[in-house]
Amino acid sequence: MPAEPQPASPIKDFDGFVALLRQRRPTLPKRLKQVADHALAHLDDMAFGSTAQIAERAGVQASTLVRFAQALDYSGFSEMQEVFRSRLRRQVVDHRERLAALRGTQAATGGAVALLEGFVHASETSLTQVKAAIRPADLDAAVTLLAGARTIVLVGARRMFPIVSYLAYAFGKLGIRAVLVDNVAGLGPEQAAIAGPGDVVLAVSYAPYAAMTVEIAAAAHRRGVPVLALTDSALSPLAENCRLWLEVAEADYGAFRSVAATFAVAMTLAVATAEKSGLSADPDLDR
Amino acid sequence: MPAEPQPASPIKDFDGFVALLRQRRPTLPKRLKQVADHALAHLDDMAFGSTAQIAERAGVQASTLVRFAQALDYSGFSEMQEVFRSRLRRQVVDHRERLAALRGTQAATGGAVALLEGFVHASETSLTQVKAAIRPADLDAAVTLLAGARTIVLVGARRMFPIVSYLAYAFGKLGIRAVLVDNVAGLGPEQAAIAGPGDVVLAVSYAPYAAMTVEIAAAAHRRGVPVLALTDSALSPLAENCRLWLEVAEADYGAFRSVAATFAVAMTLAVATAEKSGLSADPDLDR
DNA sequence: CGGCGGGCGGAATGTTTATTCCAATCTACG
DNA sequence: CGTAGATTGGAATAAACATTCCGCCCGCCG
Repeated sequence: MPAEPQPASPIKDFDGFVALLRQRRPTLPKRLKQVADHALAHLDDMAFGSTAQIAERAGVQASTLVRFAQALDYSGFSEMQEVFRSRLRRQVVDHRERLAALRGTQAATGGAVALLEGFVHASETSLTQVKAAIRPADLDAAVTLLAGARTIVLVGARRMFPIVSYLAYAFGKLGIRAVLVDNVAGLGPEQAAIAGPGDVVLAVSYAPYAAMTVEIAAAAHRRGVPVLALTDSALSPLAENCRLWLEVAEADYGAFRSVAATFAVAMTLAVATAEKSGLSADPDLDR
Repeated sequence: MPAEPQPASPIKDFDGFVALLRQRRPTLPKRLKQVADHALAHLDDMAFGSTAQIAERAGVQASTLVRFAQALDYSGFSEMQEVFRSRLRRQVVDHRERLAALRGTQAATGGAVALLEGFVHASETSLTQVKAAIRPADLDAAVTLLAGARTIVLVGARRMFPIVSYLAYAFGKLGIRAVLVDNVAGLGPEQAAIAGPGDVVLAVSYAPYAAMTVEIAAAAHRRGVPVLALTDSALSPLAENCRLWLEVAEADYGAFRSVAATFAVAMTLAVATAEKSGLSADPDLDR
């Protein structure tokens, strides 16, 4: 063979890798076949292990692993391992890579389109994640809580005010009693004070947590009002002062974080609550 | 140090780790808190990254990561990283099980998860469309228009109020003069009347078009104030009364329409305008 | 039967890794 | 305002790492 059979085709996605492996396996020498079989049978070993560990478990030499990767057109073991890792990663990787790529195109296009792609991609990432991360039991518990409320009091400020103002709109359309704490005239705490034990406070806040939201939620929780929180991590001050909380992770692009996943969850809560309450929505209420 | 403060309790499961972190966080020094926040926000970074990579992304020194792990009773970074990795290992198996479990619970739970998937899907569709449908030249023209404005007046009502309230937040953070027409006390038209020829009115409305938004936009247009519209079709009343309009198509699920694409466009406008104006954003303004 | 070449194991290599250490800096309290 | 302790950044270090290299082995064809 005078020239390289494969000049350069380092397959990045896992499915493509499996396909390539199936195709090449027959022509592979004994030890390399052995590695191939081990790889497909121990996927996360391949993702997390080092050459030494994997080699021992597969019953081969560490150098064989490198040869295996190179036989599949990768530059080395590490590059191949990335395929196994990307499979486990929650899409955040290629978010980073794209971000870097975007920086390049930005200059040429004037930047606005590149920014749009960045925000779109951050939103897509967030949506993918929320599907996997939401625990159905928690979601159902949240809906049950809301459906049992006499009045739902909506609290959110700054970045999250859009979410609660949307919820106020949606609940209104769906015929569910909800009041929006909009903090007009600085009366936020007073607006929220109408919440009693038969009501539910729905508080939304992500880092950095708006003081007003945290205080109102904490006060309600202290008074024995059920508080349902939408927040971004277990460390959130909201998570400590509530009856139940839903965790929604949003991806960010540049200095701005997506709100797509939070909106999807908010819409779900609104509609599911309406269904549970047995109220039928105005048929063409949102067109 | 004569005796270990903690004899040995290296927490192995991820949920336990989060709980521990939540408990210890208040007593942690600044940099370690920073690591804690980054860790929870970038879980797979923690699982796959090396100390050098993670440290850079978290804005700390590699040694700080080791100290962080040790502050949480691990022998070092590597031991702690195993927690993040084991979580992903589980997830692989989990994923199949969960999917099967979902199918089962769906009927029983009344379908909250199914609703979520529906809304997520509608959002994803909208995002895909907007990437293809937006014309870069229009987007750039919109940014140029906004960047030249003395003050940006934001108009949107009902379903679109979340968009403009978000824009008010974003522009504020970016140091761009913008006022939100929130129609408090029914003063919407008066609030919008401050807009003069050097300003720009940014109006957002989708069918069925809110009367207030349409009227304010038309009035401004008549007065010679540049109006930039975000709307859903060429037939929109907004499209007739403006200097420039961007078309954004949103998919709907059930009676509710996604807002994901509109949000992505709104964020783009905000950041691109800031960049064009030559103002640098507060580096960690939205975290 | 003998030589040739791909395949392989294992040591050698240079790089990257986690970790430790110490000096500089900051913080809090007197 | 000053000092003791905690906190931090950054260089130093040693272990682990992926990778390369070399020589041996084994099977195939002449």
